[in-house]
Amino acid sequence: MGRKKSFNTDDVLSQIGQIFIKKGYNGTSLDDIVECTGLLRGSLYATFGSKQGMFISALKLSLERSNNQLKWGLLIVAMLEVTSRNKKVYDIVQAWYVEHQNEKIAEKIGLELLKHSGLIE
Amino acid sequence: MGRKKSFNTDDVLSQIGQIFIKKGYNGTSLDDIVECTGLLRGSLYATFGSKQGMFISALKLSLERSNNQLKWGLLIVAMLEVTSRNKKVYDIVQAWYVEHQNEKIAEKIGLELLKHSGLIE
DNA sequence: TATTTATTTGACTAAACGGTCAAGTAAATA
DNA sequence: TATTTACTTGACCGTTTAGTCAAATAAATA
Repeated sequence: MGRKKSFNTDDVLSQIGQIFIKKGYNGTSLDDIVECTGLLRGSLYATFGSKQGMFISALKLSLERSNNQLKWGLLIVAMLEVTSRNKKVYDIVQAWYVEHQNEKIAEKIGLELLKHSGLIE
Repeated sequence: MGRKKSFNTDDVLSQIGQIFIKKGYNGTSLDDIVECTGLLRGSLYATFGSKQGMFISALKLSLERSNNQLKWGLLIVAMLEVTSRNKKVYDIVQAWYVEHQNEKIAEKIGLELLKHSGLIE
């Protein structure tokens, strides 16, 4: 009952993830998110609660889906800007790290950051 | 001739570098820099010109000095938040990268980001 | 069809943002 | 000592920030 959502949450989270990767967590404004999703602030806050909620939802989805493009981008943004200030994000990233510790994870992270910076590829 | 600076520029840049590492580039406000250096906005702007100027000066000094603690922290902040929006910073980081390409630099960067995030050490 | 319930809309807010500048102060020169 | 020059001070500015909310709208139920 009640009105139906006019958007697909997963598609929106993909757009939100992309803008967080492009501009960083603190570098992304609500206006940026409004612009890239086409939704208005009220809908975004009704769905995700806060900017941190938007980041957490995008990060979780990218890890569940193993969407590599979003996953690596959001992980390095989280590690640099969010992890140290948000326990929930720290726990998510830590759980992921524990699960992937055995692989050459440090080198992979470094390569992703080099890509992100535009220094390689 | 004229009044002398009341502070040591290199010491101040070390303090500025530390706050940029702790809070990230976009996460660091001018008030943060005022607080951590003990200087006022006017002195900071008279010396460094802009927030970007403060970051560039701190980054350059850390690379010249090979101050590892600052160097790695500022490099990863630069790569994630600044490089893609500031040509000057991109060029500085690129010059550093070209010079260190032969070492296992990706792994080193990854380890530094893992440290920064609090996941290791 | 009337009622209920959930979503959408966008104007609004208080706080924080990067940056400016005229006035005040101190050091060096003449 | 008087003058010049550079640095310091902090109030101030317009803009942007994350977040709110009452009214409007649409879908489902009764």
